[in-house]
Amino acid sequence: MNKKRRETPARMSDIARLAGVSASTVSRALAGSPLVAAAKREEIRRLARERGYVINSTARNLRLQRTQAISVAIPLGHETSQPLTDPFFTEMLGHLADCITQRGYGMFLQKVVPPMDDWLLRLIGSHKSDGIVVIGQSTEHAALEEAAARYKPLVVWGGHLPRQSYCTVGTDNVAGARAAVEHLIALGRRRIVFLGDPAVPEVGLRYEGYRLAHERAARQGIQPHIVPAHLTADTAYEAMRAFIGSAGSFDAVFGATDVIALSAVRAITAAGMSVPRDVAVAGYDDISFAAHANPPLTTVRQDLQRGARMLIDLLFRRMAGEDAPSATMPAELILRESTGRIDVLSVNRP
Amino acid sequence: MNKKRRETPARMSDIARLAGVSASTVSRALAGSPLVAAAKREEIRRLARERGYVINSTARNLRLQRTQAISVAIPLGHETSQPLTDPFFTEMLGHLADCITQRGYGMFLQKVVPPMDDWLLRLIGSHKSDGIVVIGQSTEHAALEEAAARYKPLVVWGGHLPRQSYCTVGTDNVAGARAAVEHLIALGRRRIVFLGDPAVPEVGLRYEGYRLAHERAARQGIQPHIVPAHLTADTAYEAMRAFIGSAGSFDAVFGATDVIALSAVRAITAAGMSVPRDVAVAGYDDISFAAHANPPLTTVRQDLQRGARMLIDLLFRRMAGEDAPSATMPAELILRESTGRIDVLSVNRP
DNA sequence: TTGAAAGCGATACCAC
DNA sequence: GTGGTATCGCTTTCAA
Repeated sequence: MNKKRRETPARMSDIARLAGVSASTVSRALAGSPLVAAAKREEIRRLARERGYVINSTARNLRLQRTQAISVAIPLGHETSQPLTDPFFTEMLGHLADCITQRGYGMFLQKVVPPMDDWLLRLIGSHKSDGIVVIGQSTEHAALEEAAARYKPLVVWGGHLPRQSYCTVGTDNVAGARAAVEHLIALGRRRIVFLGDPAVPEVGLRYEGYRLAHERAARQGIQPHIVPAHLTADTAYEAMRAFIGSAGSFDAVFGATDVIALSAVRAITAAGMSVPRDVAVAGYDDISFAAHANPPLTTVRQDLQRGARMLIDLLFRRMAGEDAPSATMPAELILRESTGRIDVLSVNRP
Repeated sequence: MNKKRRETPARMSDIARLAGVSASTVSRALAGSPLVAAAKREEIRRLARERGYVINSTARNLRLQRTQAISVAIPLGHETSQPLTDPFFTEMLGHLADCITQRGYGMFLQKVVPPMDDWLLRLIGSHKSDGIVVIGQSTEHAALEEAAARYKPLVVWGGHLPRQSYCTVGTDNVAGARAAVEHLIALGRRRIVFLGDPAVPEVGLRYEGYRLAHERAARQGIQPHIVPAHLTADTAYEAMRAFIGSAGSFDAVFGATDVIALSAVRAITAAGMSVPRDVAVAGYDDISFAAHANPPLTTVRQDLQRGARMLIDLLFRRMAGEDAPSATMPAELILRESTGRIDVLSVNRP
């Protein structure tokens, strides 16, 4: 059997030979160029389709100096554990995948774990993608600043910091957190623990909102109290557990994220206290699980679908050369039972 | 000011010029080749680092004929709606990202929506990645068969069908579903609705398990009954609602996935019935939300972390030329309150 | 040990 | 309209 097996052609020149034309013509035909005669164009396309030929995107990308792909990077500098299972990230990822796919681009997912030296500059320099979305500033504010100075097509989901030069999309963390904490105070809570790590920019802004709410309520003798906690469920649970064991009294917890707040609920319940009766708990994000938790979690809602759309919209404008600015979306306080029944609330108010 | 601004060098030849050597030498130095003198090697590397030079991966990939990337494709042929928010997918994605990153590969995410002509052959032909993971067979069994005949580095999360030639990883859908349904029968349920679309291979296998359980119980006068439902929460809710409105009696629902089962719970509750008192509900997947739903959902657990590890392990073996076989993992029935309280269960049993 | 040159597979300019 | 050729930026053989 030396009859050659019909392989799928690997190169454009193979198709060219089969069609009796040059590679240039095949390239033009496949690109739909009006330069090549209509009849010949259709024949070449048919041939390519029949033989299962597909343009090699690596070669094409090299030649065209673009990749039709967006990198989505998730820095996990703050995390002690590795796995990418945080529902906030996975939900955001889903929405981003939708937006990016819709524009005909590919999505290149990049988990960034310590040691994180130069990851962003390397990602940029590698030319793997035409633009970069970073989800969460994590510990990487400095790296983002440095990169943004020279690389435009970069957008970040996260907090908008003063004098920051990179482009962010996010909710109004200060206002959102403040509304949540003011709600707790209005409910009569007097010792509200902030659970989270303010070194992460978004969390820092939420802490600022927490602080502002306390400042306004200072005359009522309410003092802020922070319990440091990382962003993973396990570490947050542990931090809360340790705090319960060692500390004085408290009657409310504001978790920097829903994952943290829900971990706090677990720790509080495990210690024999009741949420919301003994301790009211509120979070931030409104991950889809928050509404179905037990008890349902009061939280500050971020519209991730809208956020993803904005990120990608700004990114494409930046890729087109425009100097698209940061955007802040309103945050919405969602009242649920973890801070007390809503109908009871009005009764309790002075 | 005609003093040239020090730009980050774009090409290897720039570094070569700066170092006073040829590009070949730079390439070798950066690759850590022992061929280049140690001192010179270090100097070149230092220079590259200082100037922020990064190897252009597109060019490198073209030359080396590999991409250091894995494509993860999610076919959504069965879905009526678009967004990639299904928790099963996003959880799986997170685990895959972990495994792929760990091996030093990039992850290329590909959502596949109708019309889906030739998507897999095109993905393969484009040479975007060195291997492909497909999550869920959806409607694409034929496409997978066709592709697998010529392309080895392909693995699929899904059901293992008879005489199938592509490599799958998944749980034992028949046994898992059967265990769940037998549990419902043992609880005394006599009219158990199967909610799902058996045209999707995994769902078909689960239906087979459902059918087998019924076959064994046929003498008790228990008849199977299927209600077609797509995989999204909204369509499943609607299907269940319509069925409740139009149909005769039923006292249990087996949902083909947790998303479907939880939608059924919503529809049943909205119709004024109680879960599990009036209707017992079980699902499949054990998505992380299942344990926290109200009531907590009895379901068949798939260990996605282990599944992702297996997928990637098999994929890399196939990329290395090995003909790695399919793998089936055991499924585990998790009893929770949506089928009745477990302590009550033993009491109720004959 | 180093450099010159070929080649990965496509696109686009420039002739014809 | 079509084909030849240079080029994108890198790696690797071959020769020195």
